[in-house]
Amino acid sequence: MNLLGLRSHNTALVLDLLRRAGADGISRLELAERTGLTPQAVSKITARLRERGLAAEAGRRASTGGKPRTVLRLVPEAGHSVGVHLDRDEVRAVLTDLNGTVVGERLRPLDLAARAGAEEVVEAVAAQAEALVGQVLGAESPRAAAAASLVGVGVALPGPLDHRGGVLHRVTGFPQWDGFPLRDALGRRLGVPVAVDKDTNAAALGLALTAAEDGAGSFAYVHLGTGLGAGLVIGGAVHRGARTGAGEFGHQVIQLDGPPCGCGDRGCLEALCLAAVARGDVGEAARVLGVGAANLVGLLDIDLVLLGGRTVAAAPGVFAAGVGERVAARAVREGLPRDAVPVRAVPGGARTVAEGAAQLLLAPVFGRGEG
Amino acid sequence: MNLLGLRSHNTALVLDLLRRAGADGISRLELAERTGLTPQAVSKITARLRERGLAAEAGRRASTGGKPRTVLRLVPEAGHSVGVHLDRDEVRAVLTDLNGTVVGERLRPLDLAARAGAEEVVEAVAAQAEALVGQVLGAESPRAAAAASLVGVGVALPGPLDHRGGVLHRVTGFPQWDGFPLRDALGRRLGVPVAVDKDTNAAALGLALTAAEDGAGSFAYVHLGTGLGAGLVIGGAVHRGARTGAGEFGHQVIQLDGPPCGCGDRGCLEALCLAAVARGDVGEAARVLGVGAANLVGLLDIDLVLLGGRTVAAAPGVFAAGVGERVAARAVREGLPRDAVPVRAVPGGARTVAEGAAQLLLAPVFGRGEG
DNA sequence: GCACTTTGGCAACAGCGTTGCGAAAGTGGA
DNA sequence: TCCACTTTCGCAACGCTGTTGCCAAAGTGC
Repeated sequence: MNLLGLRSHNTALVLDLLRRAGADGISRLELAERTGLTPQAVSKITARLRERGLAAEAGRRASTGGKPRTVLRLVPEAGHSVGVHLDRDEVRAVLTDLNGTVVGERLRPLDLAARAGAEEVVEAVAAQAEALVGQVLGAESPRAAAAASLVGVGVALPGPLDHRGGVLHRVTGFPQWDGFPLRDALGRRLGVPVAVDKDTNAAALGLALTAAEDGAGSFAYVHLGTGLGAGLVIGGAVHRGARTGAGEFGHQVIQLDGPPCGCGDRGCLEALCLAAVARGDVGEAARVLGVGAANLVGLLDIDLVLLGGRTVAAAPGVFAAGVGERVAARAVREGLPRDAVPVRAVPGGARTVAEGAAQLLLAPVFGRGEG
Repeated sequence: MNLLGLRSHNTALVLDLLRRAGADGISRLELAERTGLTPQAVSKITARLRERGLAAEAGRRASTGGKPRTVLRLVPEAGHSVGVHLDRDEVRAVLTDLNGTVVGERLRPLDLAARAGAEEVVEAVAAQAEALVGQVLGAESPRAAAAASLVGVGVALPGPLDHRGGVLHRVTGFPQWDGFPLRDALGRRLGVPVAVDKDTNAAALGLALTAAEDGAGSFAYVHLGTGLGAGLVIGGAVHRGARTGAGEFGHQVIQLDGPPCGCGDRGCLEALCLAAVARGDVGEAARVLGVGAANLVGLLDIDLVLLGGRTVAAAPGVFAAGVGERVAARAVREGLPRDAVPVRAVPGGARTVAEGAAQLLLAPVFGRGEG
């Protein structure tokens, strides 16, 4: 780490506090206390941010006996990011500002299974992003928009894939994509930075920066839709593991020598859970999911469990209660209060993953993730 | 982060590379390449380290056409650390140098269950540490030794406890310790920095800095003795979770509605595994353990699984093979080579935890952990 | 109106890593 | 044996970081 690194580290620290303060804003002195820097250093940093248009003064606090504190606020329109959710039957693209607030959206059906070439998908995603940028930002190309305020494009899709290299592996159902360098191909086509990640990781990242804000540095996002997966956030950053394979929650074995699963193993959580759903026994599905969630909570000692996905959205109360019961029981056995690890269904909905994908590019700006 | 923080960060980076180079040493230019700093910055940093006695020049490399590179080496004797393993029936204390090499050891039986007061245990540990320091370093008290080279004292014991605050909770079998501030009490008594952690975490930390050195940034240490637990190392640092509860591996449920466990739940890994051991069916114990390990590998996408503890030490081959089989099968299902995640039994033995406890104080010096 | 408190910018400063340059210490060919 | 060349590595000057000392600005309360 050199001086440039130190500078961008501290700048990101300040930006993150500004972002979390939201519309309320935050004063310079409070920034100094929270970052551990001196007020003078904060003044210098915020002066640079104001010059770049990323921050602005926004009113004053009430005086406490002296000069009142000036409130600083993040200028959300100073930066934008595109998030693309590549789902099995549709492509959803959103444009967000620096706060992660969606300011534009496009949805088009796309039967990925019917399409052979990865290049065609690249083209479809690129066209989607270009249209969105043109429509909302009024720029003709992402390249032109980048000069203004576009930070980049994030793409989320079902795994497995390599986040670091931006290369797809044997994406379930699309063996022809194995080894395709999506990040570089799309980056060349659009001329802006591109990041690629698993759908569950993107969703977890999005939630880490919004829903799970308060106090929860570590949580798990459990996604139950046509499949079962999880995104893990540890210490504010997404944990992806050595091969972006972390969060393989669906094939956790919770019944020794249980019923066979499509993966080749037996007693997998996904198989048990989906079978219960198919039977219409949502309560049992929630109970089974709760066992897996309790295992996860115990292993990682996380603060919060968030549930999402189409199947959960169909009966959020049942799942939150069923899973919550198992997690609470575990907490009690450990000598903790019942509500030590809350379990909640995510209200969001179909847009959760796309919003998180946009955050793939925004997170590094605020010092979250590998940026 | 301020300039002082930057300085100690880079110093720790250099120290860590020196430590990992071991007796071979490492040249200034190589340090510059590995840290990303300029050669000149490395020269300044190493000059300070040499002045403090932490590093020394040790010979030269062969010339490649110009002035040969000067090899630098960590001076292990420049610092020492005491590691204490508070086991159910004995207290083991070791004194290590900066490399983590054991240079002194003391073992005394101590029936913790028979002793009522936590203060008595503090006194026993303190006496043990003082004797060890006097014996090896020739100092009359840790306070005097600290002035010379003693970094501090690390204590490892079965959980649950709070690592951050150094406070014990309901340590299994010793309810009278609940809420006892071991770190502060021992710190006052000895006059040197003290760290407290779970035995499995300490062992994992020790292995992270020695055995698992090469390439493995993330691994799990699974400990099977009278109980079953795990220590998780993620990105080179021990993952403890919000309440130092991470690594609760023994009560992962892997058999839905299985046999009851002492914890109050059913189908826990520990219950199944210990029952198999009690029956003499080591193969089955290894298979069951393998299911849990494979779950863990899938969830966190780690690089390596290490097995330890008395029960494993009794049949290391059987356990390594049995667990390895399940982990390899999972790797193959994921499309990875069979040996993508190696499983090994730790050769160490009874001293593993005590050595790791000593590293609790050394790790921050090398930028590992919260230091 | 005045004393006091608190905020926050200007200027000088110490200390970080970086750059420019030269001495030291080798190799290899004449 | 000498000399050109390569490579290492420290000294000095430098740019930039966050810090400190100081003071103007902007409030409150008597």
